Amino acid sequence: MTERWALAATESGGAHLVPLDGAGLPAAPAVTEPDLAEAVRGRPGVTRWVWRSTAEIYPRLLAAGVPVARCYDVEAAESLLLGHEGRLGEPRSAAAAHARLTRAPVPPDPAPRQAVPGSQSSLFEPRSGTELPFDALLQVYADQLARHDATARPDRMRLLTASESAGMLVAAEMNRSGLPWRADVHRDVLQDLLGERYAGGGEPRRLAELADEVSAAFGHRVRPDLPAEVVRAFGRAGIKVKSTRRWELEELDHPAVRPLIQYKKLYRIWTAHGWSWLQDWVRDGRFRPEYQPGGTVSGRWTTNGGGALQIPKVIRRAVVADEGWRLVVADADQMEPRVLAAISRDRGLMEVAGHDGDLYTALSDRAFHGDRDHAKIALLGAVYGQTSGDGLKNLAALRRRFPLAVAYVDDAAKAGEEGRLVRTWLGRTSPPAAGSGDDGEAGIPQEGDDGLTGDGSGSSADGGFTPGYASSDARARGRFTRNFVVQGSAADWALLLLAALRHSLTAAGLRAELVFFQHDEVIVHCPLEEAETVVEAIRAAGELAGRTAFGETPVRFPFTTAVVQRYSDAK
DNA sequence: TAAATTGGCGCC
DNA sequence: AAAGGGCGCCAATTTA
Repeated sequence: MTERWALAATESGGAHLVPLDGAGLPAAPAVTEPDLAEAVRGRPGVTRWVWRSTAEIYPRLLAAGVPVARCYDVEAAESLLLGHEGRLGEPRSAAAAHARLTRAPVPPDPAPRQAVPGSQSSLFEPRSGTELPFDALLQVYADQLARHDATARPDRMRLLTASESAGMLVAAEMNRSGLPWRADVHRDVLQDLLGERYAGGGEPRRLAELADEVSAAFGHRVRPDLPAEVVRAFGRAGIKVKSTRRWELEELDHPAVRPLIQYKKLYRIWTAHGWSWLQDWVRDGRFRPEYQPGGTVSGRWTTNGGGALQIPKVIRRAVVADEGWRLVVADADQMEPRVLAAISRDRGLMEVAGHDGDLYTALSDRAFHGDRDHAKIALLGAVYGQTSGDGLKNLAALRRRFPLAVAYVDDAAKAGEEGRLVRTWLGRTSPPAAGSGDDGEAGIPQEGDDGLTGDGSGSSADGGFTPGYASSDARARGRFTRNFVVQGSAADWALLLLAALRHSLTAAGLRAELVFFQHDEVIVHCPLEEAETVVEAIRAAGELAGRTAFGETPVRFPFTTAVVQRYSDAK
């Protein structure tokens, strides 16, 4: 028994509400009540709240202590549906959707709000130009249900929207809880790595010393953070370098190389996660990044400010559980090859991914004479579209043993080169190629296993699609779509994982909180005595996510899990 | 002068 | 072993 209600905030802090029937139409007259949070609190029987934007309404409910179990985020749905329809460039606000529905002029999306370091207040203020009347929201919702039905895989598309909406709830809750962060430990790490800060600002001591070492090695003043200057300096020393990327510098035999590389490493820490970052982003023992589910086209999350998804390993020492609490750090093992096995239904790869043990070892036992490194390089090369090197050499072996898996990504690459769209398993769709103003019907991609495995022994199983015809842009696009179907389907799975984990933590009545999510990794902050329960909940959520996303599959989705006081102790 | 791009590197 | 995919962030440089 599901009970679905639509909800919108009024300008005065109240709520418009209405129950909805199976077709998404009002099942009773709408009502207006004076207090948003009380309106929700007073209706515990509602199983899914339909609203315009989780990011704008849910923080207010959380602040009032009223979490909800499920929602339907109309603007998230609009974005996914537009993508599926090959219209990703069009405005995706609910107001724009309503304008399209009523053939009114379509308003452009408001500019994305800049992150405001340390400020939560911005989360409570609706952006101007995004409001729309309650009845307009209801029309958009009913239309969206019909558009889900019109997709090639309505069941998957509905699941995608539901899980994206769940991700929005998780993001709002994590924005609120924050990641436990010890500023004093962070400062100690910075002091150890970078030395003292000088009073007048500028580089800390260790960076200044390294810059001097670099200059001494060249025999004249060289600023290590200016690539052009470094390239010139090597030129004067008789060494030609095309760039100052680390892997290129490491090949060189010159006394400046060691301090240069060290400088770059520390400079990065200083500018991206140094004292000013700490000042901006850590308050009251918590780091509060602003997560943006679906921030990338493939469905991976991004954060708006704070660089939460790029916390350098050395800085993770500052992530420390509260007294008497622990961090449960869980990392999905070899997620992308497992996902490729599940979506391609390649028998050999499913067999390899059907165990909890190291996948690359199993892969190498089967096809690479026990050479794990070669097996890993070959597989990642296939997923990323490697164009040269050992990965390419070993691709032939991979293709022989796992033809459907390689055909799956090859077909996706071919689609991209030809300017067609591709979709993840649940239906998130790649953006149209730049400059292809009108994709029309030609842009409709292959669908799921029907299209991909059905002709898997065709164009691509004989060694790949025809190179030489595709421009370099087209090839780049092929690499993108090749990776998109795997990375994006992995993101599909990760969303379902989050949703399942969130529900089980709530259902078990734990004090545990999800506090971090990074593509294939979650951190749960919980009282010590809940840790083992949480570990099991994560394991179960991973398996449930696999079955929910991909149906019955032999593929397993195990985690490496650690119960630690500090994040840095997890690996 | 501000916005956009580039180079580099952190994470996955 | 080679330099493939996705991001965000910073500073410098180029463009409008």
